[in-house]
Amino acid sequence: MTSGRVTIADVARRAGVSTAAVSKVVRGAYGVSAEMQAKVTQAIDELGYRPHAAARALRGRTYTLGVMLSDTRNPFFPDIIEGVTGRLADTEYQVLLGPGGIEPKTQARMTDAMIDRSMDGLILISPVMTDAELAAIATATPVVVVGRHGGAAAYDAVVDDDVMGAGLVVDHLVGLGHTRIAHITHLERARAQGLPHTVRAEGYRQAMRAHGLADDVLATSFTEEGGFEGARELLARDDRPTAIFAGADIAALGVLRAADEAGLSVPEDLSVAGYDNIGIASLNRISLTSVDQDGHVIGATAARLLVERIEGRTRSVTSSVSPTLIVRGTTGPPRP
Amino acid sequence: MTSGRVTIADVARRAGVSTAAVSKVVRGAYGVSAEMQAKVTQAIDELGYRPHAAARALRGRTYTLGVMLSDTRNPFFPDIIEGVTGRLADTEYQVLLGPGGIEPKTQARMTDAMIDRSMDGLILISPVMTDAELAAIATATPVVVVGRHGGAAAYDAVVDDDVMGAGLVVDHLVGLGHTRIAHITHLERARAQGLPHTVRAEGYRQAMRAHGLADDVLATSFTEEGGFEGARELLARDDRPTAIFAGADIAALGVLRAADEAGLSVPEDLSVAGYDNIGIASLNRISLTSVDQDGHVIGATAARLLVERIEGRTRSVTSSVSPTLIVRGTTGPPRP
DNA sequence: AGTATTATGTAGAACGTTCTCCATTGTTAG
DNA sequence: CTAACAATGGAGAACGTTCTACATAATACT
Repeated sequence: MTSGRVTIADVARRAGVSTAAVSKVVRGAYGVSAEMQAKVTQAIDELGYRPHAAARALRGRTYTLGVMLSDTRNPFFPDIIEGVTGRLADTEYQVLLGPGGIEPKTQARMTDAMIDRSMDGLILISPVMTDAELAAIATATPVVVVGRHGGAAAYDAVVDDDVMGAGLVVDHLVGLGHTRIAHITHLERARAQGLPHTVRAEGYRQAMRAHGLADDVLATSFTEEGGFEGARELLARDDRPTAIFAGADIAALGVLRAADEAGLSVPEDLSVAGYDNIGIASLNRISLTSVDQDGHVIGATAARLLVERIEGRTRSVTSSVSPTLIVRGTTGPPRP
Repeated sequence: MTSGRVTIADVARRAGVSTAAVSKVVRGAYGVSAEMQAKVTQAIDELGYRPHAAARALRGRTYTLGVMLSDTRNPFFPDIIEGVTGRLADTEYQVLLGPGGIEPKTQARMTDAMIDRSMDGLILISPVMTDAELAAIATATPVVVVGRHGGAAAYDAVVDDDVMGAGLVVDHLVGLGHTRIAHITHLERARAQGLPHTVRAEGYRQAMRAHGLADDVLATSFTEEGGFEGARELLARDDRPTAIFAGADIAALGVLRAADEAGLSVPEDLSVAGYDNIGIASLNRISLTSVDQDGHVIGATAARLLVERIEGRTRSVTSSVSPTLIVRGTTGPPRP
């Protein structure tokens, strides 16, 4: 009474049954008569009982799924999260997000913390860690990795088909008549493999080769500033590219600024394309051609796979989501 | 061994002491010799022991703080979250975010879930619920409310001084020579009181009155579409305003689109100002004059207040953060 | 009618911590 | 030299669930 918390024992007393019986009803377990069901449900309603997650955790499930966010600022996380929560809305599961930061160390600390809080499963979004670390986490709890290609032995994965996405952009630009198409990518981090930027760059190279064109990749970073610096360097060249494909929209915004400052009009003097189709890409003042990943589908798929795994699937699954190209105002035919 | 989890008993066995002693060392409690300290610490390191949060929760603290997000899509949450996590980085506390959604019902479900998971305290960001509901939550666990003015009996509050912020905008516009300044606000929700948009609108009215000007408030919603619709209506009038102050940047973006579509140049034909200073406001193609809230400070303050309360403060505190005006390219003198 | 089977309810032992007593030392005061 | 006290370590009872075993009651099968 002092603690204020209603426990299963209170319910049992009220209904005149054992705590074990109440537990059965709460869990919807086998071996409960209709009468028992009614009595207990009534007592639960009257007292406003809610199971104590920590106590549950000590025995079995905690009905909590964790989503580790590698960068809270990434503008297309909200879609993924909405996809995850939407999919789980009718279930008993609750979703909690863990801000993991950009550093491998803080991400590791966060995943540890989530495991320590005995979450039933984890969705890791673009985690920056070695395959060994990932595998270690996957032995401790069910895991679905989002946005990382390759090695999915112990865990499931949901990836955007970044090779295809990059190909869509290149095909589109070539179709418009461009031949000098540069790509801005993110500086490789030593520890992580199969991250989207690598795969996008590779997809770009493949597509250029397929069209018999020379590739031109510049590595800066996926920030506004990174896009700006990269574009400035590219635009200073003698035979400057007529189109720049940035591996992320945020970098494409920097490219647009560089074009504006150089007095180049878009898309007449320079076509620009991005990747991710973040919300602002559709603003009329930006109107950025971009590759859309459908975060909803990605999030919903990740949630589905995770629940499947929690409920017993052992075979590992990788789901690839096809992106689409959204053509807007920043791409057009090159000046003749 | 089968579960893989290292428990306090394993550590105790390894160090040749009791579990109670290990617990003392882990918690840094009183009554531990230097020798004991060393033995146990070594055993912990060797075994890689980490305390099990759920088990802790059953007795005392869980060292978890929850942040309920009312809208994941709100672009200035990342700053607040960074402020919170930054402040807590050197402590034992972990931060988990709960996507509460926009609906009062889902928000209530999320806060309940956080309480059930026995978090040590909660930060609620712009919660949409009645004062009674808030008070109920505050009796169950320490609470800090962010972005809601008024009634802070049982909990602490961190607010942006929205009256001041609105005043800054009006003063700036009047200083440029504007007299017909309209304000776009969010449609009032019945259940919640003291939400920022209400206070901003009130601050706008006060400031206009102080300058001897007639106010002109239009209520749509804080979305791009809401800003667009509102501006279209305002711009269709005979004596259309020369400046529009939107209560949120996201709505200001819609205002810009309406201006573009109406063939009005900004700021010559129409000045536009927003509120929140979201990241894209600084993009050269947007360059939106806006009020900056310094989410870092807000988040850090909220974290500090929450920890203080958890550690014993009972007197309730409200902290008001002063905003600053960031003047950019969307505001200028009206055409004579 | 007697036995096998199924359905329903309960006891009680975990789960991994924390924390309040106690018990044992060693130290200081008188 | 004894009494009082501080310092240290340990026993064991919580905390609120789940779940295995078991007891009982009801039903089905010879």
